[in-house]
Formats: sequence, structure tokens, C-alpha cells
Amino acid sequence: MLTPFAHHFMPKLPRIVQDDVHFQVSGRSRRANATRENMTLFINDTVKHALKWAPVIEHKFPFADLRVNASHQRVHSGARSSVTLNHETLMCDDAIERLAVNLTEMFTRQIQMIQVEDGETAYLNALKTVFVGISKDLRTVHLTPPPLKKKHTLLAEAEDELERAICRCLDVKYLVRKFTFLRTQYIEYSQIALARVGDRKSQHAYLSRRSFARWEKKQQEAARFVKAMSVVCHETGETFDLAEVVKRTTANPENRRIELVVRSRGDEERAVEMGYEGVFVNWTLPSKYHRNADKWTGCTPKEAHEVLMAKWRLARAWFQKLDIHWFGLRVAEPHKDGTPHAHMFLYVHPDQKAALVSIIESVAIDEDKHELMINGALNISPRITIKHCDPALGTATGYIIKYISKNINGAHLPEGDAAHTALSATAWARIHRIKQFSQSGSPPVGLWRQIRRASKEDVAFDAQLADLHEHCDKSRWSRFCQDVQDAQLAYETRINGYGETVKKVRGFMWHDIIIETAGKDYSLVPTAKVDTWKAARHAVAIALKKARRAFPWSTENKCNPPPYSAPTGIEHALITVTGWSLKGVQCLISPLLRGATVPIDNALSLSWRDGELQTHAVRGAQTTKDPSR
DNA sequence: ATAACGGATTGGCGCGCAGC
DNA sequence: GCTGCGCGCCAATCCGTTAT
Repeated sequence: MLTPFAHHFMPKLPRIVQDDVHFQVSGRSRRANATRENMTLFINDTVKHALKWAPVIEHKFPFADLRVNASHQRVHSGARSSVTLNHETLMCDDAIERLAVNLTEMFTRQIQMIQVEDGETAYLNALKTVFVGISKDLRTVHLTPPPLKKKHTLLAEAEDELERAICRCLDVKYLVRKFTFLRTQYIEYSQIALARVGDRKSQHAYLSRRSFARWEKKQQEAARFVKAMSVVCHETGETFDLAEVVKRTTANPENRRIELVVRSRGDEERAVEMGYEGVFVNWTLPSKYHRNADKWTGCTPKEAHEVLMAKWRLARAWFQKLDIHWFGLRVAEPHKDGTPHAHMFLYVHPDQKAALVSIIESVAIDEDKHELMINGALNISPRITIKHCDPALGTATGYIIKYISKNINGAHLPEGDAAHTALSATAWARIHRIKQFSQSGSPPVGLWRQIRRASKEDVAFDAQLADLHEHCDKSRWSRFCQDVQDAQLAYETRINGYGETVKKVRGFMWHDIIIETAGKDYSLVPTAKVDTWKAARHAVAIALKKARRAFPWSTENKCNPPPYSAPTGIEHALITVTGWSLKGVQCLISPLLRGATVPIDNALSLSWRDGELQTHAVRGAQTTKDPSR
């Protein structure tokens, strides 16, 4: 069905471009008026278009190029057949996993081969050598190695960090996650280069149809998952439907929208009280960042966004330098062709408004100023427009609300396609990992959320705190901002599976009193398995009670304990819980003390946190491995 | 719900430089 | 050589998102 011209050139095109040609051609052939003549013209045009843009894609993702075998880095692991990073691998979940497994096995071999010499820094040097090698291998398959912090005062800290980073690279799941992200980037960038994103009829606004469809499918899968899971509390055994929880938290777009509106309205109230005035900024990048423009240099929306945020950072630095006090909200929004632009809703003192505006303008027009010269006169409006808020024409919040809704779910907007537009905007932000909303100059929302979780009784001990709680409860953001000074978020530190120290919010602190609003541990269990989980949990509780009576437990030695100095209390408890042999449970102790979560059966796993044995529901897939066998 | 992670923002610290 | 200052970088922190 292809033309001779197409037959000749198609094999030279990257697979992802070939796919697009086929897709376009089959769509066109289904039209009522498809004749042999106009199909021939269409096919030839499509292939010519593909030939024009293929090099751009190949430049960004060399593995897409079918003609250059050299760029196909083979990953050998010795034991298995090699896997190549190419189109087919990247598009297939199983192949990605095989590639990741091969990489980890390759890294393991590198670690085994390394020789540690004598001397104080010998181990550190060995770790460094291994990490440099791993990083190089990762880069050849287009992954970035985990970041390292630059300076360490202690040798042991430097060693620890390298150990943890290497530990990450040996985790197949970590690598698979990275490849999956690479895949979405690769697909959408190819679509952008092939001009599938835009406001023409054949294009889709903000992001391509292909990426949008993939994203929607993923959303549906996620929704199915949410429906099938329950949330269980370790302490009390209470269970909730995950769907219910999702509905009432910020995971629900409508809640997210309302919270942003509340915060914006509060900011405006605060501005009015302070005598500040509102400034609305519409900030666009030079045309070389736009796919729609002739001058496009091949950058992605993400890269463009980074440039825009760097400019915004520069402007903020100037505000600070000149002592300009301000606060407000920044919104990232796509143009039709996927290039980001920004809206800023800022409040400043009238005396400082002119300075603030001129800083923003000068930063915005600095790059490619010549584009803005029309007949010898400078016209900055294509790049940056400033609107001064006039209270006589309506509230600032009324104006901001439209932008919030437009980019979240389209609620309460008159436009008929607002819901689809908002969904596309959301998908665009997710695909490119662009943060849509960012509030500045206000206390953390995390704190607001924790205070709202507290009950009246929790805060009754202090009249001032009770007032603050009341403000949060009644959605009075401006009063919260004024009265929050004595409160701050409270955290608990934990060790994750890679041995890294991570923090988890447990509630908030009022002076030196901690109010726990997120103090309980929950996990997810398939709703169908909740009963099994409860039974297992009960068995563990009884075993722990017995063990505790018999042996006092040590909480020492969380890291690198000598293998058999572990308290026999743990062994005893583990034997009772699992029914395994002494040898079997001894295998569990070292990983437990290192902070790992160890699966016991289909429904239950164990971990050791803060000196206590914790029970967890096994997550997701039921591919539980039995470490004793 | 939680963990992990990426991104944005803020504050602090160190470095270099000028002025003493 | 000391001090103060500005700048840029880094670390800590918080926010938002995804995967489970």
C-alpha cells in the first residue's frame, strides 16, 4: 500500500517515526474520499515530513537511529543473553526489566572484581571506582546515576553515601522506573518533533494524542488499583477503602482546586490588609523555545520550562537584593504547541510595584531582544505583559480562580471543552514533570494540612492554638498565615530500603509540644485479602507478647550488626510467627536490623523500626519470595 | 494510605574581593 | 591580616506526583 518512494525511505527512518507514518496513513485511508491519487500524494508528503524531522529525534535519542549500530550499547551480564537499548526494548515492559536485570548483574560483577588495597582510604577509593564505572554504564543507556552530595567531613559518611548510591543502582525496580520515564520522554519528544502537538486540526493541543491516550490508560489502571485496595491500620486493625481516602485528600483534583482557591483568596485578603496591590504577569519565552516557530532549536517543553524558571529565579534574586517584599502564586501553563509559559499573580506594596515590574520586564526581554523590535521600536508585549489589578473591576481571586480551574479540572468554567482542556493540561504537566502551581511567600501548606487534621480536643490545651486550629478548620488562610509563627511541622526519621535516612511527617509542633496528626502507620492490602492480613497480624501480636515476656529486646546495633549477636528474643518471636526453623529465621535478622522489609508470606512482611518489630501488608503483586528457601 | 522521587524554594555558608 | 560585603553554590525543606 506504500508508494515506491515510501518503500525506499521508510527503512531509513527510526522505528518510532515509521510507526507514526503508518498511523497517519491508516487514518487518512479511512476517510470517505480516499482515492489512490490523493493517498499517493499524502503518503509521499508524510514520508518527506518524517525524513525532515527524523534527525532531530535521532540527535536527542541516538538509540532511535536504526542505521547506527554503534550507538546501540549492548549490555552483557555474562549469564544471560545480551539486551540492547533500542526502540523495541524501550517500548516493552519485559525487555526493560531484562535490561535492568542485566545491568545490575553487570554491576555486581564489577563489584566482585574490584580489589581493595591496604590503607585508610582504600575502601573509599574502591567504592569510588565502582561508582564511576556504574555511572558510565548508566549514561550509555541514557540514565543518570543517583546524585551524590559533594562534601563529607567524615570518611565513614563518604563511604556510606557511596554504598547507598551503589545499592540503588543494584535495584532493578529503580532502574525500571528510570527507563519507564525515558520511554515517555522519547515518545512525546518524537511526537513533538513530528509536529503532532499544536492547534491545527490534525494536531492535539498541549501534548500529542498518542501520549494523551497512554496517560489516560494509565490513569484508568491507577483507578482500578485504588478501587481494589484497602487501607489498614497497624495499631488498631481499622480498615478503609482506599477509594474513600483518595476522594477526601488532595489526590482528588477537586479538593486540590478548592485548596488552591482558598489559599489564593487568603493571599488576596492578606494583601488588602497590608495595603499591597496585585500585579498579573504573563511571561513567555523567546521563539527559539517554541516548536511552532521557525527558529525552534529542538528543545523539549521540560527544558524550556527549566529556562523559564531560571529567569524567574533571577528576577526573585533581584527582588531580594532590592528589598522588594512580595508574595503570590506562579502557574505554569502550556501553549498549544506544548511550550510552557507562566502566569504570576503577585502582591507588592504600591511603592515597590514599579521596581518589581521593571525587574521582571528586563529579565524577560533580555534574551533575543531583537525579536521584539518592530519597525525600530521595542514592543515587549509578545514576551511579557503586566496587568495591574483594579479592585473596581473585580477581585484578583476571581481572576486567578479561572487559571486554577483551567489547569486542574475545568470546574465551573463556561467553556464546553473545559474538562478536556484541563485534562490535557494536567497530562502535559505529568508527562514532562512540570510543577503547575507554586505559592511563594506563605507558610508551608503541609503545616496547614496537619493542623486541619487535628481534632478540637487535640488543641484545647492552649487558647491561641485553638484559635489557629479554628482558622484552619474554617479555611481562613490569611489568619493562618498571621498566627502560625509558633507552629511547625514535626517529623520522624526512618531508614529506607537503601539504608538512607528519610523523614516522615508525624504531625506538628506547638512550641515544644508535639501534636500527632499522622502518628499511625498504615499500609495497603488488596480488599479481598484484608481478613488474611488481620489473622496474620493477630498471630504476630500474640507471638510478640510471648517473646517480650521471655526476653528483653535490644534496640542497639541497627547498622552492620555482627551476624549472631542479635538477641534471641527476635529469633524466638520470628520462629513463632513464621513457623520456620532457627536457621531459617536467622537469615531474616540481619536484613531486618539493616532496615529492610522482609516478606513472610503472601499477606505479610516484617520490618524493624525504632526498636520494634513492625508488621506490614505485602504491597501490590503477590510475587513473594521466601528468603529461607 | 505510604514511600520514593523530582522539582522548587529558601536560607546559610564559604569564597573571593575590596577596603581598612 | 582582618572585616564586611556580595555572590554563587549547596543543603535542607517543602511541595507535588507517581507507583504501589
